[in-house]
Amino acid sequence: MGRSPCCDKVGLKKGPWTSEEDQKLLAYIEKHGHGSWRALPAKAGLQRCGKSCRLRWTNYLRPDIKRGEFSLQEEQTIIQLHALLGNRWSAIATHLPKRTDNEIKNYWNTHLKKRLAKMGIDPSTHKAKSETLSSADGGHSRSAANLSHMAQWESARLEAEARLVKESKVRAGSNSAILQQQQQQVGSSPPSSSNIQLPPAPLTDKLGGPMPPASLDVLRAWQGVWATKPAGTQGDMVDLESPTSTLSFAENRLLLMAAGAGHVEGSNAATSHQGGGNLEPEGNEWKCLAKDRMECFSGFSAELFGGEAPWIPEPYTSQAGCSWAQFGSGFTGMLLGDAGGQRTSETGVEEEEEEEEEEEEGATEGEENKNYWNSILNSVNSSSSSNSPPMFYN
DNA sequence: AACCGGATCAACCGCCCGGTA
DNA sequence: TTACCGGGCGGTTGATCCGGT
Repeated sequence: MGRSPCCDKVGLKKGPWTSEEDQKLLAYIEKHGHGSWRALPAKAGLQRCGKSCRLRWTNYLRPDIKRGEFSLQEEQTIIQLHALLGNRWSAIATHLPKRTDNEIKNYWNTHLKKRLAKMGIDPSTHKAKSETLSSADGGHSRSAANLSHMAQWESARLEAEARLVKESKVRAGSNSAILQQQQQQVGSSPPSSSNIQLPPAPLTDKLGGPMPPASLDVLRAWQGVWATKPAGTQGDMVDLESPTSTLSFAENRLLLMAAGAGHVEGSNAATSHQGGGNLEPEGNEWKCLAKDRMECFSGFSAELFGGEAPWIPEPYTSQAGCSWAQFGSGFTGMLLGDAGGQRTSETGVEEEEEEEEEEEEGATEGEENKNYWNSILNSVNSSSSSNSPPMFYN
């Protein structure tokens, strides 16, 4: 039977939008909301396909769009989420407020992908390229596998952290009456005072606080995988050498953390939105998380590029207290480290030698990368130690 | 100044999915 | 249950920009 085209293409304009068209579209949506995109062009007096109008609105005209340079935190977030989610740009975009999936996709393809490739990381798998080239190389492939695994673990950890921030902010803003109003607005029609139908799941609410992403709950999905699948049948993510117990630790940690603060009702800390009463000031969870993280993080940056490999996962399940934080921080450094940081060896000596060789070959590029990624680490460092969330929000 | 090639990004295309009659 | 519709998503294209020669 086939699909009918979304609109009659004959006589419709294509290509770049003119400012006049933009104004028409804006004026119409401000006055009437977009309603049916298919019907919109005729009503708005545009010789455009409805789909084209929707894209123009969501990617360019929408008022809650931030344009311009991506911050370091945004870059880091994209890389880490991509490690977990792959090319699910819309899902990634839900964690980068005011950025569109299209913009993130473009930025990945034009900047980050190349940068990772340059660093010796396969951008699609987030594995070191050496593993792809020679899987028989025991040490390297093992380390590359660790990289991949840690990418996933780190991403999951970040998801949990992000959820906590959102929880914290929502609770801080609740003032139950406002919250109630807010909750009523979510999932229902826009307020009558405005006819504008905003696109689904904008990440900021009327209070300016982050809203839970509507289209993705990675943590829940992540936990669901673990909850529903028996051990040993969970595919790649589970077939890990190390962190099976780390997840439990992380989960328990989050739950305990939130429960200890009296914040969580039920078993899923990440999805509890209803707790109203005894609310701590925003960001206390972050102090808790960041504290441990920072304790383990201190001195890490110095080691990161110095040939030590604090991210080797072996001790994570055995070290008490800060193992998860160290694991996460270590991976962050590894993932964001330069090509030299990516190279792995059992001894570390070999790595130093290789590093010296590289210094002879092209030290400047390596130094630039080190500086660049060090700055990222520093920004993570500083943001983690403050009340503000360590990433995702600017 | 002209040309060229790479980089960038807005926009398009086709597929997929959820809702609904 | 099924066919259709509307909208969303990810991949790709092509126009434009920009730096190098």
